[in-house]
Parts: sequence; structure tokens; C-alpha cells
Amino acid sequence: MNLKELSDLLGLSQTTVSRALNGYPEVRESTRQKVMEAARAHNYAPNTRAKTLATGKAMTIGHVLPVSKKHEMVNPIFADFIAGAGEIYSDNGFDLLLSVVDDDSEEASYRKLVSRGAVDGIIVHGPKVNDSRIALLRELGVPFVVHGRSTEIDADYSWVDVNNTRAFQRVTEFLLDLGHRRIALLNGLADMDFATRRGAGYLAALEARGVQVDPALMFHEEMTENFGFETARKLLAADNPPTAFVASSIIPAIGVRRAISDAGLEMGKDVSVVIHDDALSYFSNDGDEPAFTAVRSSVRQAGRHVAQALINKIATPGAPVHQEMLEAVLTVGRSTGQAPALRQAMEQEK
Amino acid sequence: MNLKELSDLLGLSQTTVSRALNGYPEVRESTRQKVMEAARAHNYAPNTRAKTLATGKAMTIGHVLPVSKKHEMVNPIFADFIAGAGEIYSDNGFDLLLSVVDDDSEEASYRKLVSRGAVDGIIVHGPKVNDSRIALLRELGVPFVVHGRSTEIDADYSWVDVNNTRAFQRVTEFLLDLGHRRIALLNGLADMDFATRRGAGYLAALEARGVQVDPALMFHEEMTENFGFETARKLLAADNPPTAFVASSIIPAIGVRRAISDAGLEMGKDVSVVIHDDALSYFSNDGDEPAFTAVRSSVRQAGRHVAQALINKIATPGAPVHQEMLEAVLTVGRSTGQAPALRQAMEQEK
DNA sequence: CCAATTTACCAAAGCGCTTTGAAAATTGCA
DNA sequence: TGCAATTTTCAAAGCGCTTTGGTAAATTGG
Repeated sequence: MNLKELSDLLGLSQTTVSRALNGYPEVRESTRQKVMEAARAHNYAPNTRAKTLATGKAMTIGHVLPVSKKHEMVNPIFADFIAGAGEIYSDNGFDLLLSVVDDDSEEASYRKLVSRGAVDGIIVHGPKVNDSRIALLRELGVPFVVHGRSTEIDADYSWVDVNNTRAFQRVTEFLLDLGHRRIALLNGLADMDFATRRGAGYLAALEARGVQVDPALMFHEEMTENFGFETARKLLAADNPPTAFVASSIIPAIGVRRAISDAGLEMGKDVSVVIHDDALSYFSNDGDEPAFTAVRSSVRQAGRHVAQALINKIATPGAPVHQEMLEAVLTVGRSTGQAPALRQAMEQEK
Repeated sequence: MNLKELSDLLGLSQTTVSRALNGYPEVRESTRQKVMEAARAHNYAPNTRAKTLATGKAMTIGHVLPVSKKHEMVNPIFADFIAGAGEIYSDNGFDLLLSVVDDDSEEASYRKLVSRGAVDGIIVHGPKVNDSRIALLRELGVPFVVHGRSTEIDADYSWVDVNNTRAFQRVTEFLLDLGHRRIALLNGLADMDFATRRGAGYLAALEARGVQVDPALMFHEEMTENFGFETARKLLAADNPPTAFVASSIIPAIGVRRAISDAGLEMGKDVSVVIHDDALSYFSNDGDEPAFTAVRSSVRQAGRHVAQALINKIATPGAPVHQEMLEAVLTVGRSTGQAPALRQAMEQEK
């Protein structure tokens, strides 16, 4: 069923039917009712491609999912983020175009998305330090919003980010307050912007307290369960092991937990663990007393915010950039406790 | 830059430029070269919407991601599946349209996707027992492929599925061979088709060996880490605890592992665990001796197969249905060992 | 060398919609 | 009742592409 057929059926012109359907005022209310009803009855929905061609708006948002064919990693926060963004798109009549591209052809993929006129706007995932995509998208003149930020780029662009530095400074301070001095950091890949900021927060906390930084306790890797496990296993078996771990995501933290219990130690007593919790749906870390002490910031919520910001940007081209900082909430769970040394000292005092 | 501008620039007609670009024979090779070059130089790519309008093909595959607003779950295998499918789409010039919809309006969403002419084909995720979407999509006459199958529907439709029944029968037999008799099953939601098949495999193995089935050891729930943890915690604390667990995914199994070590037990010795491993990228369970004994079947690979099947179907409308069964590989890891009773018996024999 | 092909290109129609500009129908008011 | 103002409807153009049905130019064969 297309517009012509529907309007022939109703004995009206395509113009009138179109206007009736799209809520224009210059059509009698009784006519509109009839049209609406007929459309519903015949399951008519305007052809997307024709409509977007005529209006010049694609009503589509592009997401590029870079997937390395080498290590086959696909970011686990992606699904939750998309779910959040997708809710907003549905509510606003936008489609979501997902482009899965090989790591090294990401830029070409953005270019093509725009020159094909396939999307009205783009969301940038996982910005790196000094990310070249920002300059590219500005050059292409397409509206975009970054989930995260990119250090060293001072151009004005729209972003929604968690205050990573502050979050990691807080959890590190929290561990320091508990008497921990050797604190390992399991961070994301070094070129990722969020990892840089988290590292900075961690260092700021240590330095503010005059605690010596040990580079041998700082790790940058793909945030797999195995990374957490192997790193913690080695550290715990070595001389002078850390008494606490800061993990960039719940996934490596699960590996850390495994290594701790394999070593016959108890998490929250012998070794403390704090995490950044993205509130992934299959790894809920909530309740009165969550498994992990965490700075939490829902990535699904971030998806909603980013999507809304982009839609606003598309609706109002001239508007100023949208820059939004989300604060992470620090929640204490069962994975942290006083450093063993401090506990002993306090017991002796008694 | 659009076709008209490009052809004016070249002093050629739109027809010729279009044909040159699309590889038709009736254009001189030297002209084609010139056109190609100019297109590249000016970063011309044909407008997707105009092109698809003219050809009548959307060159887009639809995926519907149902997201319950209640429990906010988004299937963690989704991202990996999409990554696999997306690779195939990219290679074949298809776009991926992702529709995030609320649980209860999923059907309406398929309807609209088709009547809007937004997609050439649809992939069905997470089929339930007697899934109504199959009848719906047949009625709509749109090509589709199901990732999984739907019991009780005998209509011919295309699917790619893992042999879930066989896989779970095998792991259950494996545990029985090790002397386990009380084996808990942590399955997915009861209305999911895969859960039904897995349950059937588990039961078939027990029955074949004449082992009494204890319904109190079978659980159907959303496959979260917490489900695994809580279930195992309670079972291990109760009278007559199971000596082995079969988990439908690595995620609840991680919870089971946590409960085991919290109870002061050792996985692989006191309690055995086997899993279905979807080979999620952030939870690699491979290497010489993986953490978990598992039946493995890469969901990313499944994504590739499903996507390819759908593309073929679109290209050849008359072709017979595609039904493909993937077998899962049983790999022995560190999470399984002889049942304590059997071990004792064998030690006495010596 | 000229008719018959073949080659290389082009004008225009059409995909299904929105939107402009105009016409027809209705209403208001003297 | 008559005419201007207003409301309602319509025909046709246009969005950027593909494709049909040509035509002129180049090539071939006898």
C-alpha cells in the first residue's frame, strides 16, 4: 500500500492524505479522521526512503562500531549504550544505522556515511587521546556528539562524559583512607582517552597524599576478565604485593577476584578492590551491599543523554555545543576494607 | 556533490555517469576512468535514499533489539552477534538498521519496518517457544532468518542454530561419567527456545543413565552473574547439595564460581562446573586449559552465518529455506573433576 | 562507398513521498 | 442574496538516483 493507492481509495488527492497524516492544519478534522482510520486499516506507513528523499532528512543516526579483526574485541558496554540511545531514537522517530567496520577503515566509513547522505548525525564511541575523528566530522559538517572527550583537542565540540578523573581520584583516596599504600591500577588501553583521565585521577590522589607512585603497579590493557586475572595473579605472587586494586571495569575485576580467591586470600579483607561500574545489565552490582565498592555511572543512561543531545543538535543547527559532565556515584560494597597493616596497627593500640 | 553536479562537471549526462559508476558495459573504458577519478576526487557517493528509492531495494537489514524497560536487560551476546553479522553486511554493501523497542511492542515494530519499506530482510533474535514472530514475518512476506529455532512451529523457515540439545546432553554425560549424580542446571528463561532444548538435553542424559531427576535442581532465569551466585550459594548451603553445575552461559557460571569459593570449596575438585560458552570477546575461555569446561560455539560466527544466509535469501527469492545446525565443541577445562564420592571410592580401592 | 551493425551517449520517465501555488468549496457579513 | 474572506482540496514540481527507449557517431562488411 502506497500513498497513491491510499488516496485513490479515499477519493482524495495525495496532497490531502499526506497532510492529514502529518498533522498539518489545513485539512478538515473529519477528513483527517477518515484518512487516519484508512491508513491504520490498511497498515499504511509512508515509505521511508521516499519520505526522507523528499524532506532531505534521513531521520537516521549513525553509529560506527570499530571491530578489530585481529583480536576480535567488541566493547561490552556497547550493547547497553545502544539500548539507551535506541530508546531515545524510538521516541523521536529516528532510526539507528550501525556500521561495523574494520579498525583501520573507520575514517573512510564516516566519510561515506555522510557523503551518501545516509545519516543526519553521528555518535562517536570510545574517543582516543587526540582523536582524529573530531576534526574529520567537523570538516564534513555533520552534527555529532562524542561519548567521552578527547584530550589535546581544544576545538569546541559536543560531548557527554563521566568525570573519570574525579571518580578515580575519589576511589583512590578511599583506598588511601583505609590505609592502603600499594594500589594497583588496571586501566584500559593507553590510547583511550578515558584511560588517560582515570590514570590522572589515580595519580593525583597518590601525589596529594605524598604516596610514592610505583609504575610497576599500573597496567594498560584491553579490559578482559583474563587481564584482571593474570595481572592480579602475578602481582599477588610477587614480592611486596599490592593490598588493593583499582579496576576500570567490572569485567577485569571479576578476574581479580578469581586470582584473589585462587591465592587463598579474601577480597575485602586481605585485598581490597574498587571498580568503575558501568551498570551493565548482566552484572548488576547494586543492592544494599554490592559485591564491589564502585564509582557507578550507568552507560545506558549515558546513551540516552548522548542521543538526546544529538537529536537536539540536529533540530537546532545553530545551537551552541552541548558539553555535559556526568558524576559517578561512590558506593561502598563488600570488596574493600582496611589495609592489613593498618588493621594490625589499630589492634595493637587497643 | 550529487550526480547532476558531477555529470555537469564532466560534461556528460547523468545516465552515462551513473552507468560508468555502476559498471555497466555500454560506456567507453576511457570515459569510465575519467568518471571514476572525478568521483573519487570530489568524494562523490550516490545518495543512499535516492538510490534505494530508484532501485526499490533498501540494501538494509533490520535487527530488532527488544529491551524490557522493567528489568533493563540487554542480551550480552547481542554485541558479538552484531559484530559478526555486521562484517558480512559491510562486505556486501548492506546497512544494518537497529530498532530498539520495548518488549511488548516488538511485533508492531516488525510490521512498521516492513510497511515503511525500510529493510529488505530481518533477523530474528532470541526466538521463544512457539514464537509468533515467525508467522508474522511469513505473513508480511519479508525475507528473514532466525538465530535459533522455535519449537512447536512446523512451518518451513530459515534458521541457523546451535545443536543445544546435543551440547547439553554431552556436558551432562561428561559430568555423569565423572561420577556426579546431583547436577544443578542453571538455564535461561523458560520461554526461550534455546532453554527448552538445553533442558531437554540435560534430561535426556540423566534419563539415559537412569539418574533420578530432581526438579529442585533446575532453574530458569535471566542469565545474570547474580542468578548464578545466589542460586549456587543457596544450593551449596542446603542439605544434599549438588556436586556439579551446568550453566547456560559463562556469566552465571562466574557467579557460581564466586559462590563456590565463598563457601570455602574448590571448583574442579569439590564442585564441578560446565558451561555453554558463546565465546564472548571479553570473557575468553580458551587456551590449553580454559577456566571452564565448556561446549563452545562462537556467537560471532553464528552472526556471520545468519547474515550470509539472509543475504543469499534476498538475492534469490525463490530459493529453498536455509536450515543450518552448528555443533558445539566440548573442551575440557579446569572447572571439572571427579565427583567427591567417586574419588573416595577409587581411593579406597587402591 | 554505403547500408547494416555496433558502440557510446543522452533525454526523460519513474521510484513514493512532501510541498508549493492555485483552484474549489464553504463561510461570514452586509 | 451576493461577494470577499477563509477553509479545504488538488495538480504538479521536485528530492537524486536508475533505467527505458531512444539517437547520433563510429565501425564493419560486402
